[in-house]
Amino acid sequence: MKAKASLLITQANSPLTAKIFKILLMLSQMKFWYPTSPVKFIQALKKPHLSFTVLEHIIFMLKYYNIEFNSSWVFTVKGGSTPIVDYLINTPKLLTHINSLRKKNTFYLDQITQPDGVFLKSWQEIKRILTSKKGRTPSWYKYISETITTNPHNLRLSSPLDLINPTPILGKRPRSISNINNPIVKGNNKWVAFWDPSSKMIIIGRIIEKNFTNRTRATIYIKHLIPTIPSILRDNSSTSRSTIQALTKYQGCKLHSPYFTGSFSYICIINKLLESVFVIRIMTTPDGRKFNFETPQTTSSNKKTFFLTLPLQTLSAQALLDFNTRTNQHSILPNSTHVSDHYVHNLLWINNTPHSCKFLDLFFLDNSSIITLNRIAHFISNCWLITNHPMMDAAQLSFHCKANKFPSSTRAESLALVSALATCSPNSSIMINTDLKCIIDTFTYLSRNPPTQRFLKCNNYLIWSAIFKIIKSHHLTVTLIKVKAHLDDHYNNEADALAN
DNA sequence: TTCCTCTCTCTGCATAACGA
DNA sequence: TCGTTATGCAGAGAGAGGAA
Repeated sequence: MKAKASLLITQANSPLTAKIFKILLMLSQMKFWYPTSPVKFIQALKKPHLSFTVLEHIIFMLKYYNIEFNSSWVFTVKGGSTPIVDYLINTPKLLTHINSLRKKNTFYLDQITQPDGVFLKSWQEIKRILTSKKGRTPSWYKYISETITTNPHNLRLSSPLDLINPTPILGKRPRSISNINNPIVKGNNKWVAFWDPSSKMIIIGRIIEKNFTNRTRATIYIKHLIPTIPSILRDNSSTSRSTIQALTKYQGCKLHSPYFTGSFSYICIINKLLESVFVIRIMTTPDGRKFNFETPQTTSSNKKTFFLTLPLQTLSAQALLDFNTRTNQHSILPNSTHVSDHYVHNLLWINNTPHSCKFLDLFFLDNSSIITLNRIAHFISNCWLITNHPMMDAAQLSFHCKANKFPSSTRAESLALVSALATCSPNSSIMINTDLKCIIDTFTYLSRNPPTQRFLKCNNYLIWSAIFKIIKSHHLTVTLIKVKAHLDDHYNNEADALAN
C-alpha cells in the first residue's frame, strides 16, 4: 500500500502524468458531485464504494496508513460553502441522491436555504428556481429536512449557515403584458417587495397600476403597506420570527409619489420600475402551524387583513439579496457576529472588579431595541447592569455590546445572560430581572431537563449550553424574575437606555 | 461451487407542471 | 378541468464480488 501511495504521489507530481491525474480526480469530483477536491469526501466514506476506481481505492486506503494527501485544487465550484453531499455521504442511496442533485444543478446547502441562512427553503420555493419543475419531491430533500432542521414544519436549521457569499438570486418579477394597445393595466392584486437602500429596509406593497408605455422601462404604482408591530405585552414568549406579521396601510413616507392620478384615496403610493420589484406571497388567513397568531385590529379603512407568509427578517434578507443581485453589489448588511476588543475589555474589567457581595441583581434590555417601528436593526444590543453593588453604582457596573448576526430578541437576551454570568464570582447567588418571559421559560425548562436531544433542539442551544456550563463550573445560584416591560421601572428604563 | 450482499438498470406507477 | 408530458421513486431482476 505504501508503494502504491508513493506511486500515486509520483504520478501526481510528474509533469508527464500530472494532467491525467488531475483529469481522473475531476472525474471523481463529477461522479460524487462534490464542489471541490473529492479526496476528503472519498476518505470520509465509511467503506469503499463498489463503483470506486483504482485511484479512489488508493485515496480511500491512505487514511489507514496515516498518509495525508494534499493537493492545490483549483477546480472548485463557486456559489456556496456547505456541500449537500456532505450530509448524504453515508446514506444507503448516495448515488441516487447524487443523480437527483446533478439533474437539479444543486451543489450547496446555501442554494436551498433562505438568504439569511437560518431557514431551509420549502420544496415549492426551491422548485421555482429549478429549470425543470416537474417530478416528486426528491428523497434527499426529505432526508435533509428531517436531519438538519430543528422542526420539519418551520424548517429552521439546527445551526444557521454562515453565508459569506450568498448565491445571487433574482426574485420572480411581476408579469408583463402582450397587449400593446392598452399600455396601462390594473395591478391584479399582486403583492411585491423591494429593498430600499436609503432607509435600509424592505418595502412591501400591492400593485395598483402597471404602465407599459415605455416597453423597456415599464413602471408600476404600488400601495405602501407595513407589517404591524407584534404586541409584546400580550405574549412575551413570541419572538420577531415566530410572530406572524399583518400588513397595514402606511401613513406616508419619503418614497411617496405625488404624480399618481388614478385615485386620491391612497395615502402612500410608490412609483418603481417593474424590474426592480419582486413578487411575494401573501395570505389572507394566518397559518398557525408556523407562527404565533396576532390578530390585528380591524378598522373601517382596513377591512381585510393580509399576512406575510415568511418571517419579516427572512423576507428582508430576500429583498436585500435580490437588490444586490440586480445591482451586482456586495451585501450591505453585516453578516458576521463581531464583538470588538472594547467590549471584551469592558467584560474583563467587570470580571476583575472585586465582588464583595454574594448577591447580584441584574437588569436586562427588552426587545424593543431590536425592532423599532418595524424596521429591522442591523444589530442586536446586549446589555445588562448590576443594580445593588455595595460600593459602586449601576452606571459603572454595566455592560453593553452589539452583535450583528441573526437579530433576535431571545438571542440578545441569552447573549446578555451568558456575558453577565461569565463575570460572576464562584458560589454567588444571582437574581436576574428580565422582561422577556421566554427566557425564563427556557431557563426553567432546561434546568429540569438534562442535555439530551431535546436540549439540542432548543433555539440558541449553543448559548444555553454555555450558560449552564458557567453555572455548573462556578456553582452559581441563578434566579430569574419577570418584570413588566414599558413600565416606570427605573432600572429597566436604564437598561433600555443602555441598549439604545 | 454456492450463497449472500451490494450496485446498477429497467419498468411501472405516482406526481406535478403545462397547455388546451 | 382534463389530457399530455416529464420526472422521480420503488421494486424486481441481473450481474459482480466476496466469504464460506
